[in-house]
Amino acid sequence: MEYTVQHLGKLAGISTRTLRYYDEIELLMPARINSSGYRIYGQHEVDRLQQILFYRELGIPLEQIKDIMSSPAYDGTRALMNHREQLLDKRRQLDILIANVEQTIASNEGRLTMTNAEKFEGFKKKLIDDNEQTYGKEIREKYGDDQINKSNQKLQNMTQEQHEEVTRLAEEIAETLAKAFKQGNPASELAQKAADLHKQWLMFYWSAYSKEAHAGLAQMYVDDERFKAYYDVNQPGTAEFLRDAIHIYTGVH
Amino acid sequence: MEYTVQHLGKLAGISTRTLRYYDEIELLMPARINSSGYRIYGQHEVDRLQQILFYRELGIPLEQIKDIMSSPAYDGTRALMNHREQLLDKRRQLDILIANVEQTIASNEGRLTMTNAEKFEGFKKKLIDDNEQTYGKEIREKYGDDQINKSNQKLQNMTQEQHEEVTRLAEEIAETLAKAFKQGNPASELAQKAADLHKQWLMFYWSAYSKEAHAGLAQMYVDDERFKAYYDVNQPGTAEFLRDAIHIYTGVH
DNA sequence: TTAAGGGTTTACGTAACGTGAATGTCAATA
DNA sequence: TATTGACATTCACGTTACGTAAACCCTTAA
Repeated sequence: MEYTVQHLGKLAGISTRTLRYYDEIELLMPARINSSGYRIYGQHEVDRLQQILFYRELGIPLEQIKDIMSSPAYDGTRALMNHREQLLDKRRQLDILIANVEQTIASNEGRLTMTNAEKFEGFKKKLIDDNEQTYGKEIREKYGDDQINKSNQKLQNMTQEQHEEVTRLAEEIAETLAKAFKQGNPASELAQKAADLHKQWLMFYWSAYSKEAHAGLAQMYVDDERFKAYYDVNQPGTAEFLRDAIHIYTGVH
Repeated sequence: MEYTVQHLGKLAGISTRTLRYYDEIELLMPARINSSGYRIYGQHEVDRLQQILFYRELGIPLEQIKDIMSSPAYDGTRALMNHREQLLDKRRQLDILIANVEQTIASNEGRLTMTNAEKFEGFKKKLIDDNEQTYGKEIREKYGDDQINKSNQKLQNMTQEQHEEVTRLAEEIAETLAKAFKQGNPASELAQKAADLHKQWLMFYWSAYSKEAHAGLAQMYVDDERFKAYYDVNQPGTAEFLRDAIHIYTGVH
């Protein structure tokens, strides 16, 4: 596949100016220039652009992105796992901000009072993050693994194997569910397998299992925005689909 | 309370330069200038700054923020509810990006293949959002209420009263929990009241109640990042505190 | 009185493009 | 064949939201 500026721009959702600018600063150069002087991009450039946009999304300056990606130590997959961590951080920060907004609304309505410090809660966190991003770059490059470990330690009131198992289960659920969803039938064998895996996953958290509670939780997945967003990420409607599958699985409606 | 540039900057996590700039563009002017020419900010300015930062977080240009806030139709609380919606949008978009990163990692490992279009999934959404933000501003100003309604319709497989009740309960839980947390004792009357409210809240989602399931869910609140983030927003440790309170309440450990 | 640590204005620098202007190329059509 | 419209190109200046430095003033503790 070969792309002109316009094609690649459309594909990635950016302007042609941006592509020319990235060429100018030597962040992303076309694979070749054709006889009329047009920029022609290939598969390699498409992949590189994706990575660049990931970094950009994190607010990293283009100059730094260039450094990072041209470093001999650059490891695409590890970098992506780093992205993932940082995106999760961002989401946590967003959650704080959302809570702050909600508190502010409540405070406006006189239902509670906030101190001035509390009013800026979510914003400051971001400051700290940004600082860390600016100054702690090399540190993170080096100790990235440690950080991931630290983050996962939250779950270490489980044993190591339990944690591995529960993570694996969660992945398997997601996979199975996605396949089943494409078939479209919550009563299908695959969908019922997903429901069963979900039960197994639950058993790590619940000391006792009841069909009613399981079915109720499935309904909650649809009603509660936090869950719905999580399950609907890839295909909207997945939360409902999982609920239906579980309702069939448990026989409770 | 009166603040100099430095004080307010520290409070809000922004630079003094930023405050002077906001004064220059007449976005946020000090309450008064003292005899030495210093900028002095008061409570009103603190609140206004908070609102400005909310908007800024959404990527709205300062010039537009000025317009919005100086509009005679400007309603602080309604604006905040709009913020909230947009932050939730942002979080959904983040979730898509995170899913994209995870897919890309999987694709790198050869576990699945992605089309070039899929590689830019999360980014494009943002483009659309940004467009909407730029061009759909007045529309949103006018139809903001509708939008909020639409979002709430997700929950309308409940009846109207049920929905009101469940929302009220969730708020009461948050309030009670916050107070109880400050006292520090999960066995206290207040903490037990929070646990009881939580049970009532659950009953809207579960068709059957069991102490074990309730206690298990409480543990999940600690183990699952999504929940932990939600409950720990105001004070870290709240998720654990709620778990302990529910464990005492149910008598299950 | 002197130094430290605040405050002030003025003014130029920067990042990541947006937005023309002037011009060349290509495919389809009058 | 000539023209038109939608592409492409290279300058080059404009913009936003500040950072940063220079030159200077005010207050307080040593």
